[in-house]
Parts: sequence; C-alpha cells; structure tokens
Amino acid sequence: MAKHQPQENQDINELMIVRRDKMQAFINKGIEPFGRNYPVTQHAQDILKDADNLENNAAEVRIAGRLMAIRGHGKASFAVLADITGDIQIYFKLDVLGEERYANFKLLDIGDIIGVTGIVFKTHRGEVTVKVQDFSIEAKSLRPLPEKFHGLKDIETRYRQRYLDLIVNPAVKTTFINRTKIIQAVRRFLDNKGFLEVETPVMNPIAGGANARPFITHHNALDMDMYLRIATELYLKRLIVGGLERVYELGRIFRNEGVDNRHNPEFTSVETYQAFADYNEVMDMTEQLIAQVAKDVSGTAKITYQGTDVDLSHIRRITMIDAVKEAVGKDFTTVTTLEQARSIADELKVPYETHHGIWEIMYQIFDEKVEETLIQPTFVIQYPTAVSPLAKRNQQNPDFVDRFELFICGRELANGFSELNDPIDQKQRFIDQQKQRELGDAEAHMMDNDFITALEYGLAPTGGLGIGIDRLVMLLTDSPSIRDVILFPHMKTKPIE
RNA sequence: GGUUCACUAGCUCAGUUGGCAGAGCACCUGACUUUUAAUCAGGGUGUCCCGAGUUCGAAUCUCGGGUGAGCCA
Repeated sequence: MAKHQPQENQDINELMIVRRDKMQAFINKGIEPFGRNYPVTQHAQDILKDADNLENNAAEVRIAGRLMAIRGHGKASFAVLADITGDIQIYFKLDVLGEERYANFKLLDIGDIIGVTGIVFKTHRGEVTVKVQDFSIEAKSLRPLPEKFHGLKDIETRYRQRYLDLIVNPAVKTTFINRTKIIQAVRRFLDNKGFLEVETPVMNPIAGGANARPFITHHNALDMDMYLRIATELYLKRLIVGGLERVYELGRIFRNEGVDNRHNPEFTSVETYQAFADYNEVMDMTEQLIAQVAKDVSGTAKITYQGTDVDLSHIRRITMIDAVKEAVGKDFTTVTTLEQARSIADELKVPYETHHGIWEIMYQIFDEKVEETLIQPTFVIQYPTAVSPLAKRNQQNPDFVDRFELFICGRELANGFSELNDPIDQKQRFIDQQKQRELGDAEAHMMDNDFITALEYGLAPTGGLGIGIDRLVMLLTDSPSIRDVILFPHMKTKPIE
C-alpha cells in the first residue's frame, strides 16, 4: 500500500489532519481505508419500501453509501447513510458490534463511504433503521463536506465542484436525473416514429448549418484546420439525399460565444429530418414531442416555469408579421419602402445595419421586442428569407420561407423548416451569405460546395427540426440558468483550493 | 465589451464611526445504549480573494488586478 503522507506543499488544515490520522489508524489496524468492491443487495429506498416485511423476517440487508450524519450516544450511535436512492438511518451499537468494531466505527467521519450489513427495525419514533451487524470502510473521505443544514450555496463552488453540489443538495441530483429522463424520452419518441439515430462528424472542414462562430482546431496528420460543429444540419440532409428518409442526431454542439443564463459554449441539440414532410408536419410532430416528453418526465403537460403556468399541450401558430403587429402594434403588410421600415425601427429604438432590407429590419424588431413577449407556447411561422439561408421559400411570397421557431417563456426552444432542396437557390443563398460575411457579419453562413453537390443529386422534400435540449431541460426542471442543467458548465480555469 | 453586486473559519453567514477576527453547524476533549438540525460541559481551528496606496492603525477607505453572479450591449 502506498504511504499516505501529506505532500509538503499541500495546503492542509486541522480538519484534514484529523481525517488523515483516522485513515492512518485504520491502516495501523490492517484495514484498507480505500475498498475494492462491496456488492449490495438493496438500496435505501428498497428497504424503506419493504420495511415491514424485512423487519418481520429479520432479513439481513446489505447496503453501501456515504455517511451524511453521525449522532453519537456513547455506547450506541445513529448515522445517516446516503445512496443514489436517498437517505436511510443506520444504528451502531456496542452490544451488537463488539469492542473492536465499535472502536472502528469511532474512526468514521461524515463523508466516508462505507458498506453495511444489518437487520431492519423501527425506532420508537417509527423511523426505519438498519441495525449494523458489520460494516467496512470503502473510501475514507479526507476533506470535510459542506454543512448539512444550509447545504452548499456558493454558486462558483457548486459549478466547479459539482460532485459536492450533488452530495449535499438533493434537488440537484433530481434535476440531472430528470435531464437524463428527458433525453431518454426524446429518443423514445423519435425511435417510435421510425427515425434512425445517426452520428455525424463533430470535427468539420466547414462549420455549417447555423449562423454562429465556430471553435477552430487543427488536425496534425492531415495538416488542416478543422471546426467543431455548430450544427448537425448539413450532414443529416446529406443522409436524406442518401435515402435514409428519417434521421436524427442528439449530441453536442459548439459555438464560440459568450456565457450567460441561456448560453454555454457547448450545448446539446437534437435535429430531426423527415423526407417528404413539410414544416407543417414538423410543427405537428414538435407539438406532440414536447407534450409527450413533459408527460413522461413530469406526468403532465401543464407545468410551472419560474412561477409562470405554461400549458405545453397546445402550441398556437402565428406569422412573424402578425406577431410583430400583436406585440408592438406595427403592421408590416403596409410597409412598402425601406424608409418606412427604418422609421419604425428608429421609433422602437431597434438598431439595424445599413444593408438590411425591410424584412431583415422586421426580423430585428421581432428579435429585440417580440420574442420576450411570447410566454405561452407559440410557433412563429413565415420567417424572412434573408435570415434563413437553408429554408425553402414560401410558394406565394419568395421573400419568406416556410420556417417556424417555437418560443416558450420568451425563449427560443426549437427551430424548423421545409428544407431548401433546390441546389441553384441554395448556392445563391450561400453567395448572399458570403456578402454578409464581407460586410462584417462573422456569423454569416460559410459557402459549402460539397453540400451543394449533394443537393444536385436530389434531396427529397424534407422537413427539419432542431431542439435545444438544455433549454427544454431548463423548462421541464424549472431551472433559471442553463448552468443548472449542465453538470460541468464552462468557467475560467482556477485551481480548487 | 459596459455596469452593479459578491468574495471573512471546512460550510452558511455577522462584522457598527477605521481600533485585539465573530456566531451557528462541522471539528477536537469529556458525558451519554432508540437519536434524528440529538443533548450537556469545555475548546476558535483564519493568507478577511490578490497587490499597491492613504493612515499611528485597514476585513472596513482609495487605486489596480482575479474569480463569480445579475443587468445592459
């Protein structure tokens, strides 16, 4: 066994010295303070649920977990053991354990991970408790845990040392278990609809499918710069060209942008593509998916987010023109000149660029003034073509595309459209995006000739959808910040003390 | 990027007008064989985020920096 001497430079306080001394005491008794395995027969919840039966049969139970509290009473002591299912009380008694094992118990600290065998009983107050017959130390904890009553509140520590957050703040564990349930529910929904889950490259020679700045990395052997993907869209549409008909990818996306309540540089999205469907069918499916996932996870489609009641069972649909009219009282159907559009934007104090046309200005107004007003679930449909380089033009009005975005509680949650399958138009859209890039828009879409080539072989009419999984999890777990639903949110590096 | 706020013991937090660094929990010593935020008696364990400056004297005032959070862009 390795010697557990504190390193000379390591900052170590009295509390840690005490724990190291106890660890050494175990070693001196020939007991390894760090275990190898401990097969259990139950979790805490199993025992609580089956307590009467276990008690009557005097059955031996075998559990393991972390000591969260110790209440010593001289020759007998109560403690709280926590495993993934929750807490259970355990009882150490000198009569039962004998002098030697009871002395070993005295070397345990809050935070230690132990394995326990014992018999279930109920205390005078009726609490289901395991009377410990034997126990083993599975991992000595050398650092003190945050306090049990107030928990860990320091936001920085909670994010940097999420394991502490998970140990002492039970609601956090629930949130992340629910995150997994949400992702499972999304997969189940799509699998049941015949979608094929696929994996496409994370490292891309061209970062496409969205308007965002990419992270750049370098492949040494090929001696080429590569981008981390900013979307999965263009690869998935290539698969529709290839005849896979219904595909989805659920995975990590990277965008080189700032960090706030709703943005983390890496986040999770799901994108789906369905051949022979248009954006109306995609909206129908999105509506079903949101409601189904909410029911699977919360048991109901009527949820509360940050004090606001939200009914996810129905999503209204409104055109962007109507949404703007409704929110700010400006009717863009009457706008025929750029000057009119600019004066409306000026009046609303919404900034725009000199090269923006009427509909781009309207989109700026929508983005700045309208989105935040869309609290109940709303599909906004009919986006300007100028801001939607991958979507198919509307049949009646080529200035607009058959696109929707879903807003809930003022936040964009999903984006979908009838995919642009005309390679001639797609090429022109990319050229237009290049012009935007030359005008200084670093987020404008890159030219992707390889994708154009794929379209030239023929892309079936296709409906596509993208959902921000993190935002969906925020909504369904009532979390105010995206950092509350990402286990390890990105932060500036700083050594843990 | 701008702006406001926060940073004090392992954790949660006080700290007055600039005058010896505080509390609860945790921890240590002792008592206690059904407690449960156990209780009782005793014990304060600290780079007051970092660095300058002002001052007889700075956790406190000033400047610079760091990290985080909120708001704005």
